[in-house]
Amino acid sequence: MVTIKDVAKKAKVSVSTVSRVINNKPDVSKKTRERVFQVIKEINYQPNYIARSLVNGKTNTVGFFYRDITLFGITHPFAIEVINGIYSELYKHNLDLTFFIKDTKLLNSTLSITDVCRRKKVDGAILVGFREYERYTEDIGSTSIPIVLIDFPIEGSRISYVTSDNLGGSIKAIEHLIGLGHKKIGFINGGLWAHVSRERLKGYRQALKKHNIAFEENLVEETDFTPETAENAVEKLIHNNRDITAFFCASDLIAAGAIKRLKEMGLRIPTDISIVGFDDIEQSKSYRPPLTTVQQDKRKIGCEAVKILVKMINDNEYIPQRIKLPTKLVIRQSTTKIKK
Amino acid sequence: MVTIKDVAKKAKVSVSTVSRVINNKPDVSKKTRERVFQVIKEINYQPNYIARSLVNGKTNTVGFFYRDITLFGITHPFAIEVINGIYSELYKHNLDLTFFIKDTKLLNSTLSITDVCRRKKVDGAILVGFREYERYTEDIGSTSIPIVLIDFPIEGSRISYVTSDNLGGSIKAIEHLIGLGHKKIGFINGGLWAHVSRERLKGYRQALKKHNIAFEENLVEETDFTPETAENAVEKLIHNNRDITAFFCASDLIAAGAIKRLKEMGLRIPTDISIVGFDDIEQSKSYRPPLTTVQQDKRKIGCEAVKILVKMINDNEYIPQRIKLPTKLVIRQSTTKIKK
DNA sequence: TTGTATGCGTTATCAT
DNA sequence: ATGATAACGCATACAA
Repeated sequence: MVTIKDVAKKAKVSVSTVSRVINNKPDVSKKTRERVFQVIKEINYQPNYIARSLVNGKTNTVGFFYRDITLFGITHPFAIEVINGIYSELYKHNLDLTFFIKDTKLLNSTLSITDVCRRKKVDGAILVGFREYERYTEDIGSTSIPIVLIDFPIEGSRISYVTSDNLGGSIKAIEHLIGLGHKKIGFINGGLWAHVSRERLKGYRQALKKHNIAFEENLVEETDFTPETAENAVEKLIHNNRDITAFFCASDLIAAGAIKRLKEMGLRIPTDISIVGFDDIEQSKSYRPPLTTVQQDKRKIGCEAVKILVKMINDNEYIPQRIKLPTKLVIRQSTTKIKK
Repeated sequence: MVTIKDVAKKAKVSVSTVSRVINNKPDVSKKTRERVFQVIKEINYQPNYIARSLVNGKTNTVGFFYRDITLFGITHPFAIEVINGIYSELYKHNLDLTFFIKDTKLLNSTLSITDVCRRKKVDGAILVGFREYERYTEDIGSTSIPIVLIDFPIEGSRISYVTSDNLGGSIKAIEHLIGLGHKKIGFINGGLWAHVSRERLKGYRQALKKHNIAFEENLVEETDFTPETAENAVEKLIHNNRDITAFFCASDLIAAGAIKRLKEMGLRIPTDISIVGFDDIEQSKSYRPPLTTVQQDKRKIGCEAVKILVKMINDNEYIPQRIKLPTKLVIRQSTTKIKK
């Protein structure tokens, strides 16, 4: 390995001078600077970032922790978009991204996320897909390494939190449906372990209440966010409530499952049943029919997370943020006025 | 920061003893071992991997380099699947993954990929989306850090190469079409800068030749793999060759663009025009009509890349591999017998 | 402007 | 079985 010593020797200067040159310090004569650069090029020296990190305590690396429920890796369009947002922003700050995927196989690991952060010495971390109460995150509140949580809230002096306005988004969805004359609105939610699910449920209830529609327990089903579980949920809801005219689905993937099963049951969308999704993933445009859905700015979630994280990294006193990004109802063809 | 010294002090042993304990070395008495572990737990010590890496020269990290053409990040389904394959395998070997995305904005950077690898001291690297001849990769042949290339071949004593059998896949696609009676088969290729495109073109030509169909220059168009450019390509081909009855598309995304435009032009698929894609991305099942396509095992590409990389990392003498994974024709509803 | 010396946290070598 | 010490490659405080 070619080190700074080799450069120093060949350029006939001290190691510290070389260090000054590669770090663009001012106090070095033009002549030696050029000579050093010349040697660097000649022997193709590349500074060892590991050694550098050990000295200055920074790795210029951000850890990305993903809670993989599916065991298939990062497949959910939401997560992929968020990651791309994260990356595009990280890029501007010249930070690297290291992936740490936690899944159930790892449950025997005794390491919490903060443990991993401390070991690997990442400058900060972004978490996606975790829950408030689980071993990975149980000690997270006291982290000294800055962390940004996406879509689930934990308090801490070094923890920020970015999410969408899930409550408001749900209200928009339900009011859209109510505006079209729907009163019996089924709700196919994600798992209640997810904070977003609880928020969306809250929105569903609030909207109904505002319009004087009674909340009915048996109009709501939980899923694990996959199309597969959604299929069963929608069938169950239909069976128990023959007069349902619309469904609000807590994600587009859930909507995909619901649509599939409804079609199999001979129901037409939106003629017989209106459907609203959540997320506005790329594919939902191409659903048959194209999906009316609540749009989240997934990329922006990633960008904002990084922006905040960078501020936290650079300023120990930076006050943690709790950010709710606005959502927007995108009306396509899966919803229509109720049949008389 | 709590270091090994703190543990040593509190446990009243030397630093070396602590080191032995945390590395599970045998030569330490059960008693002290337990005492040390006790202290470690008490003060929540986590070993500093950076320091460790500096000593033993290994980071347990693999670099992932992605050539982003779109500037939208990693959005291509092919790449996403490959990454998930990479990850699932890396996981077994307890290696971390660090992302380095190169795009055109970075073209002013003077750093090649091997430079970055040497700086960051990754144990190995996997490259996706690059070309044989560009500055990022121009010095790659002489890398001492093991590298696995996906989908483009460069020789080197520390370079392996994983790809699909693109040539064979194309032949299967074309022969399927020929078997259905098609003779005028348009080919919407990706960019010829990509090795896979050249292979697929080769397959197209070979298959035609084998069946005594003359190759026609103006039946072939290049795209940049996006649906958008594919739309124009397909229109141009149709305009110049009214008698085309089928298209072979070098990717499913290209097929998506082609289908879209053909429909807009009033052509029915497969009644008027048959379409074969390449890749078999998840969505192609849901195309209208579901796409007949050449399936690549994208996840396996990622897995194999890692397996080989790990071997290269652990054995300096390991002979680089050139692997071609088999492809498979998946027949769905976008192809049919030619109209009389 | 340049060089010397020290330390970052760890592992490994050599003693004891 | 345990401890002292050097070394990894670099940045930096201090000296010159």
